[in-house]
Amino acid sequence: MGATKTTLFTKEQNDLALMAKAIAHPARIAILQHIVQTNTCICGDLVEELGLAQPTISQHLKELKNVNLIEGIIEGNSVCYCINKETWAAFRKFLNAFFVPVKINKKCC
Amino acid sequence: MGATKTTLFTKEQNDLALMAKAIAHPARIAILQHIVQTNTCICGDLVEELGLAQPTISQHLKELKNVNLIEGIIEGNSVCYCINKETWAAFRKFLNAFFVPVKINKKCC
DNA sequence: ATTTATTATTGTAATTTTGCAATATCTAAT
DNA sequence: ATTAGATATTGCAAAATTACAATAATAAAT
Repeated sequence: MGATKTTLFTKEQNDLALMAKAIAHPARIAILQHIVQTNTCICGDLVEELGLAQPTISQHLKELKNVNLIEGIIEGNSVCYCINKETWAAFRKFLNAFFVPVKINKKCC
Repeated sequence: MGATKTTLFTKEQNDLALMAKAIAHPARIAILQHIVQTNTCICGDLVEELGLAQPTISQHLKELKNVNLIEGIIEGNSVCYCINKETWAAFRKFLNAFFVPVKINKKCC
């Protein structure tokens, strides 16, 4: 007990849950917004922007990398992150498909 | 340590993270899909549909109720759940707005 | 009033997540 | 080679999440 029983669900359901989990933290939302806004990528100014410690930011970046939402490129002695447009678009697509407008529904049963 | 530092972020960022967290579990994805598909609501057949114990389902339903994604109406000695269309549409809107297509971006920096 | 059926709550254990200090790694510059 | 600047990794503590057995609560039927 304590671990999600992924075997009970379809790949689609597990994947969607993982997508949601990737952005289920305000720091990761803020990081993504920052990268999107500053068209040109960033690096360590995230540590100053958000008020979190460097290892914490690094960990959140890692999680975003793990789901391929961002990519990091070494630039001198710092690292430059950018959005992976394909994954970004895929997230949009799948989440949008999930929240397809509900039709018939006259207040239950 | 262990608790999200919500005070560092804007209301929008925290709200978006909460929306994502609400669907960041395959069981809750499955529950929502089931309610949407069976236009007429459900009740305890979720326990059979998914392979989770009744208290576990009840707990997931509670979380979905907490963010107003679903509503429950007492029907005899069972409970009938349905989608809250307003919240559903709001989730769609905000997530869609977040994942707005990324423009300029020629592979980093 | 009792029984039956269904859902909610409580309590608990395992796991995961969050956050950071300390440290390691890596690159550029001296 | 050493140093300086920046990011990643490790290890740990606190908190949150997931899952369920046991139990309570609630409503219908007998």
